[in-house]
This record gives sequence, structure tokens and C-alpha cells, in this order.
Amino acid sequence: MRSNLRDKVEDSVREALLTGHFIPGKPITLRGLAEELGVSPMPVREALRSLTAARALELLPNGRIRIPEMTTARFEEILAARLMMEPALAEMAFPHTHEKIAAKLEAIDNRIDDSLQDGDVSAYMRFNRSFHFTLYELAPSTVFLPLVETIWLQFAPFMRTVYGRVGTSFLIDMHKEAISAIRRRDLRALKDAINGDIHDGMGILGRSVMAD
Amino acid sequence: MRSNLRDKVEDSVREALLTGHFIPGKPITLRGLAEELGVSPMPVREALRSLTAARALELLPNGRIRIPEMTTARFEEILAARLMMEPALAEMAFPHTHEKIAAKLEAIDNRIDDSLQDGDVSAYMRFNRSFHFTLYELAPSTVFLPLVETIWLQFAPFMRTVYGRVGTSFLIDMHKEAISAIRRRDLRALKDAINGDIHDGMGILGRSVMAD
DNA sequence: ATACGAAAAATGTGATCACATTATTTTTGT
DNA sequence: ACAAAAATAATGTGATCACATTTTTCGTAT
Repeated sequence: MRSNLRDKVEDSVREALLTGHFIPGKPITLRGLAEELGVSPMPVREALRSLTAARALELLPNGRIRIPEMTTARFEEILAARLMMEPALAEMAFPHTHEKIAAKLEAIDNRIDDSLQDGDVSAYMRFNRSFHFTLYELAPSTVFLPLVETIWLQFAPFMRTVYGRVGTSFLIDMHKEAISAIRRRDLRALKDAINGDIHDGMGILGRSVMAD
Repeated sequence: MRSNLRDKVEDSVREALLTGHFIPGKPITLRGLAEELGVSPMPVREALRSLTAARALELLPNGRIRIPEMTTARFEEILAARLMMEPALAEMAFPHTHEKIAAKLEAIDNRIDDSLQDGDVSAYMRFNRSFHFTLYELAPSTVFLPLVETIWLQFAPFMRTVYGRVGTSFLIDMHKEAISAIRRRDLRALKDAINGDIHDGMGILGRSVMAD
């Protein structure tokens, strides 16, 4: 088995981005991250290069790397991209869903509810991502799936600040509707649920913070 | 002004990919490319890492890097992604078009015709890309535009082999319809032209080769 | 001739170093 | 006390080296 430090570093930065442990605008340094992870700057360089290409990180004119800041225009584009691609991905996944998957999604959704009750934002973000990608990864997709992963890396750090601002008590999602749609073999309802989840869960919340 | 070798290497590999100078399946070596470009392996490493993240290159389990091979499923996904995103990008660009842009596109389109007449596939691919992105880059987009660039990097090497197989004489595009739509200020017609260009120009041609 | 195995070459990875540029801190002058 | 300037520290970039793994080449046996 072939493994390398670069992928380990990339995975851990990915995870940190997706659970909101990096703050938008905050610069990241090679040596700093390297020391933090106990590796040389070399694998960090490659991992950050990769994430920069995925637009999860931003390369400033002076060569510094940071988490990009969110703008209203970018947020609207991300929203539009999600609304285009994720229902399509759900549709590709649909033929591969069955009761066992529905049960798995239900278990994840329960942990989401727990996280919200506890006010544990990181856990919420991790399980929410898990919910969506457990579904999406059923799709035999080598194009859309990576694109959607890229998108999530772009908005996750911002959503963390949103949740921090408005709290976790007002979070709405349409996960239960999605699970029900899978069980009823209702593709239309599944796509609507995903669409609604993005529109109501992310869109409204994000815009409310953006308005400041 | 801050410049670095890495970006120069990346740009030249990008250009080579987009004009079909790399053959799908062909492996790329760090030291080989480095020597070819007259630099050390270091900036090549970073450039290839970046392009791998963009799915323009593929990292094999043994660590080797190559241009991905096309499959029917991947082709269909790429087509679907293009049909989703490019008309949307054209719509975002539309308010920023005017006669001067139309004239510029017309000039590019004339060079496309010349290239086809000469049977110069590389020139054709370069100008075709130039046509599309001259339009798309008018859109104030920081999300869709990079996604579409990623897509083009993924199908360009394959299209080169398609053109090599079926020749350049049967190429159809809807560029003139797009230019006319811009001049008539007809958004609907512009989106239809882009849609048709992708569907007829790439879709039919690609599928015919894929069918082998 | 062909298949197998050993030797040789080539490859990606990670570490370290040197260097120019940029950021930060300290010193100095008024 | 505050601003300007000098010194110091930190950063990304590119090169080179060592190394394990993989690929290729070449010799040998059947």
C-alpha cells in the first residue's frame, strides 16, 4: 500500500475547512502548519497547492495563502452552483438508494439533531456533510462529485461564521423529507428536498448575515 | 512584480492540454517535463499537483501522473456539466456584451474558419477556446468560471483525438448564431446558441468516436 | 525462442538549504 | 509621544540530495 504525507496533510486541512476550524481571511503559513502537524514544509506545500487549485484556499499576490473571504456575489454564485449540481447528483444517486441507505441517512440525521441540541457546530457541520455526501457518493460520478466537493470547500468556512453569528437553534433542513422520498421511491420529492435544503438552509441563513 | 516558475510551468502545461498536445493515457514525468522546460523538478511538481487537483491530470495508485483516459460515462457527465454551466455563464456575461465584443468574437471566429480550412487542429482548438472564454470572461464570476475552466481541461485532450479521428471538415459550431444574438440583444438566442454549440459540436462528434 | 529473475535505471516523495521578498519589531530622531 | 528608518524575523520559492519503490533492461535457464 502506497501512502504519503501529502495526502494526510491535505485530508486534515480539508476536514478542518469543512468543519469550520479555519477562519475566513486568516492566513496560513507553510512552516506553521508543518510544525503543527509534525511534518516538514514539503508535504504541506503540495497539499496547500492542491487546495488552492480547488479554490478552497486563496493565493495572494505576495504569495501568502489564506482562507478566502466571502462576498455577496460569490455567495450567490455558490448557491446557484449548488442548486444546479446537487439535485442532479441526487438524481444520479437515486437508483442506487434503498432502505439500508435510508436507515443510514436517518442515523446521521439523528446525530445532526443531537449536535444542534448540544450547540456543537463542528459536529453539526461534519454530520451535515456526511448526510449529503453519503447520498451523493452513491452516484457513479467522476465529474459532478469532485465539482461539488470543491464547492463545499469554498462555503464551509463561511458557514461556520454564520452559525457562530445566528446560533444553531434556527437551523432548518429538509433531511427528513429526503429520507422519506427515498423510502417512497419518489425522485421528484428527493430532488425537491435537496433543493429546499440548500435554498432554505443555506440561502436564507447566509443572506441574513451577508446583509450586514 | 512577483512572478514564479511554477505558474509559468502550469500555464504552459495548461496550454498544451487545451490545444491537444498531450495524449490521453500518456504518462508525464517530473524530471522529463522539467528538463523539457529547462527548470528543476520543483516548480513542475507544484504545477502538476495543481492540475491534478483540477482533474486535468490523474494520479495513479503508484504515484505516476498521466492524462486521464476518456470513458463514455465521463464524457456524458462532462457534456451535462457543460450544458448546465456554460449557458448560465453566457447569461451572466450577456449584460457586458456590446458591438465591440461581437466584432472581437467575429474576428476569432474567422480565424477558426481559417484553421479548419488549413486542417490545423491545434489552432482550431486554441481559437475555439478563445471564442468561448472571451465571452465567458465578461461574466463577473469567481465560481462558475473556474469550474468551467476545469471542465475544459478535462475534455480537451480527448477532443484532440476525436478531431484526429474524424477530421476537421465535419466540425459544426453555432458561433455565428451567438454573435448574431449578441448584436440583436437576444439573450434567449445566445443561450440557445451556446447550448447548441455544445450539444451539436461536441456531443454528437464525441459520441460517434466513443461508440467504437 | 520464451519465460523467468536479477541488475540497472528511473520515478515520486520528503527533507534541507540558500535566497529574495515581505512582514514585524526595534531603534532612533525630533 | 510619535513617526520614520533601520534591523531583525518570517515567509514562499527553487534547487539539490537521499531514499524507497517501481519500471525497464538485460542476462540466463529451460
